[in-house]
Amino acid sequence: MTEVPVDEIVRDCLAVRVRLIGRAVTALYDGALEPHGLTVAQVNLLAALGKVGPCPPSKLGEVLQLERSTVSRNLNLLQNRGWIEAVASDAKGMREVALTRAGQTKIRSVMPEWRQAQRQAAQLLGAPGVAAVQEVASNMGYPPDA
Amino acid sequence: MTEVPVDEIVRDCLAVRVRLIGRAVTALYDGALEPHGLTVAQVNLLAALGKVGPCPPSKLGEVLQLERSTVSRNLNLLQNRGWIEAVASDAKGMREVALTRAGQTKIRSVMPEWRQAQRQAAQLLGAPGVAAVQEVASNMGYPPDA
DNA sequence: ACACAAGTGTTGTATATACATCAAGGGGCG
DNA sequence: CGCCCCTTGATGTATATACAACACTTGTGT
Repeated sequence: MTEVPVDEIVRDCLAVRVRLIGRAVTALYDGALEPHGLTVAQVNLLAALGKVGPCPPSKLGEVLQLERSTVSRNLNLLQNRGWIEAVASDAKGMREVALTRAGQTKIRSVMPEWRQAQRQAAQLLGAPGVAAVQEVASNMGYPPDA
Repeated sequence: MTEVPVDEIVRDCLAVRVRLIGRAVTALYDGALEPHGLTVAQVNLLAALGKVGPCPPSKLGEVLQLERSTVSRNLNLLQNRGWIEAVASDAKGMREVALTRAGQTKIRSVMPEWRQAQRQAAQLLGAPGVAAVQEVASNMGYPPDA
């Protein structure tokens, strides 16, 4: 085999590795959160909303660096399940969203499983990996103020 | 605000950070590869296939740690575009796949853009980040022999 | 040979995500 | 006031991904 370009990609590609690690970490959290009927993407959207307080969807996209359309669809899921509500809207949709009482309670209820997944993820990444992840994310502006 | 559980998640969550970094890195490669009509997921599937040689789809799932169904659908895309072919199949589908001539040529053609994205990703991650990514992936068994 | 278990590919369904497009709103300017 | 542009939310389309269910293959044991 040993076709040169293919070897270079397999040997060095950062994307395949970052994506592999992302899938594994996501699976850790999603597995732990599964009894709650929430995914880690959903928990983080709820947490961002809880942190910044009632705001337009665009603000959440800014904070999490997600596309408008992604935020729109993920918010719909959470709204359908009653974890968030539109506190202002018009013909074109939600203008401002907020956690519901149920949503706040829900986040509190998932914390034990979230912490368990967080510990497993830290173990998977190792201390240098955890430090690097925090550092790179911080350089990318997450969290917003850090 | 400062609802305690929400603060803990925003402050510490490894998942939101790993996923954020994954989206950014993926966007770097996908943007660079876009003129070729390939995504980084597709390039890495082609590269894995080129590396291991003709093999059943399950082998690719093992190497890339992807679910069977994910491999199945991604292979279909590549087959429709002529980059891979089924060299053995039965009533239930592809039993063995291989790069086509066109697929081999294609991979060679994307290398300049792949290298450009690789440099940008290395810059985004920083030297410690790159080292951590390589180390963690290696501990997870990627690449298969390393 | 036969029956059953294990493995594998596909397909249905669901979420996460992005880009392009459309429609509605809001501001500024003549 | 009326018009244009920019922002923004939604929706169509596409890829990436996983889990569950189904179907076929294969291997194993008796």
